[in-house]
Amino acid sequence: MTYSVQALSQLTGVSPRTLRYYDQIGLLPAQRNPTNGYREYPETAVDQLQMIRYFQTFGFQLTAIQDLLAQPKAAQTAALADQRQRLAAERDHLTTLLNTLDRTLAARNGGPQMTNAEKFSAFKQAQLDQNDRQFGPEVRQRYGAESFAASQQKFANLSEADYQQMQATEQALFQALRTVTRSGDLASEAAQQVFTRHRQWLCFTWNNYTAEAHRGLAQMYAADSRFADYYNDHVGLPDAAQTLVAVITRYAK
Amino acid sequence: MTYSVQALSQLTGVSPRTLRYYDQIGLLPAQRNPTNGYREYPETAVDQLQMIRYFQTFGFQLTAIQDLLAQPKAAQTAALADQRQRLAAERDHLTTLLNTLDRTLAARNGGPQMTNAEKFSAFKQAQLDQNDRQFGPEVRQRYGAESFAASQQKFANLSEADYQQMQATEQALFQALRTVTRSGDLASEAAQQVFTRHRQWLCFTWNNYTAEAHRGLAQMYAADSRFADYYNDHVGLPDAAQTLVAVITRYAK
DNA sequence: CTTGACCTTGACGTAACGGCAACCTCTATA
DNA sequence: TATAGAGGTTGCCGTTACGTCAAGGTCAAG
Repeated sequence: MTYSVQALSQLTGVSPRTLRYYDQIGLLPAQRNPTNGYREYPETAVDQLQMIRYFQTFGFQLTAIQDLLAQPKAAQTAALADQRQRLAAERDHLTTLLNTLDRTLAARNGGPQMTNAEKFSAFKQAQLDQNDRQFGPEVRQRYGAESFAASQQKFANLSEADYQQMQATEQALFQALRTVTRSGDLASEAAQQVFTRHRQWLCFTWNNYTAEAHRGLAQMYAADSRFADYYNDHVGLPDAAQTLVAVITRYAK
Repeated sequence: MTYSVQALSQLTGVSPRTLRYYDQIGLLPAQRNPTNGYREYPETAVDQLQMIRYFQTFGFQLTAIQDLLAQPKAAQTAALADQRQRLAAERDHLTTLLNTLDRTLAARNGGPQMTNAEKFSAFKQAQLDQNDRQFGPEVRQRYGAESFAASQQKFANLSEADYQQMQATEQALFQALRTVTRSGDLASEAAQQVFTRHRQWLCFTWNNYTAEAHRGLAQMYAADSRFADYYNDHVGLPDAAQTLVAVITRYAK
């Protein structure tokens, strides 16, 4: 007994178009009826289809499945274990995405009455979220890929309490920076405060702080106007960012 | 000041090809230098690109992003909340996938010395994994989509202990079925045992058992030779499946 | 003989670009 | 001033795993 395309389709739930496609790419070749050229599938095709769809549920590509089916079971098991890693990584990625999304939504749902805090939080959120694409390549090149990944990871794992503390630290930074920007005294105690708070703030997401990296970050601050806008806005003074860069450059040694 | 394609590319890490594509589809249109036709981006393009990539990290399609950018913030927030649902569903799907993969791997790594148990477990696993594609449409049609989804869900959430119990129940079923198949006595106590064990086994994954559904399943057993092979193999008698169908048909009322 | 169901191949469309080719423009240098 | 090299342009093909026609051949039934 052989199955026609439609018969096999109805038996397995796989569309005729898909069966023709699998035939075409050699994944599930069909025999041909010599008189009319119709495709004919032996009963074994049902099980082969099962295997194909089975591997497909785990996210294998069809070319990979084609190879897998020809391999011994040990190799198949190894490939499954391999795929497990990828799926787990994907899930972890989704989890961190959900975390940042939740924070973003929380900030947005703070509502329009707390526009300042909202802007603040959402912007910082956006900065950090886009940190990778924005400065990822540069930071990776300068300080190594692992440290950057670790930083992102550390941020993703911040608890709500940590996050609140991080915000409080930044507020203290703004306060001190306001004083220094007004006075212009880089040797003052307030200037030391600025440096200390900024380092403290960084260490919420950096896990191996170095003065060199801190100076490098200041360079990046100086080079990108959006950082300047951010600090000038939140401190409320037009030279705040410039002052911050000067302070970091002076104390990070 | 305007940016050339490459300047914007280096500033944002987005490839020139991608920028041209975004221009082409109208997502991030560029102005043109009238003398040479070169693309020119105003500084605001940087922030627009940031927003685009920001939404992209959350899995929005470019067409959706194009719509979103034109909408007020409340609508954007709603869309983000909506996307959260989808991402969460995707993660949950990955989690159940990982669970089944782990079980499959555990069975496969049981090694070749326990070939029988391995075959047993892996096959049942495969049956259940492919349950959806194989009988999903039919079962959904007969018993409703929700009950089928719930069944799949229930299986995915089985603990390791439940799973062991489920296996033990099936072994007991095989034992009783062996007796009944040999004697052929559908009125015997062993036959009652077969029915009870099979119902019990089903209830590991069904959460609203009905006799009608049970009889329907028996019909499906009778119609598909792979079920017959499965039971005949594991009971070790050529008429085991047939006997099982007869028992179910008799007692499920 | 016709009708309708089934089969065939072939071609186009999908999302978001990557990569290449052919050709044009600008700038710096020998 | 000729030229090399960097950077710009458009356009086309390829990617995945099929869905969706379209044009035409085959088969069983009335």
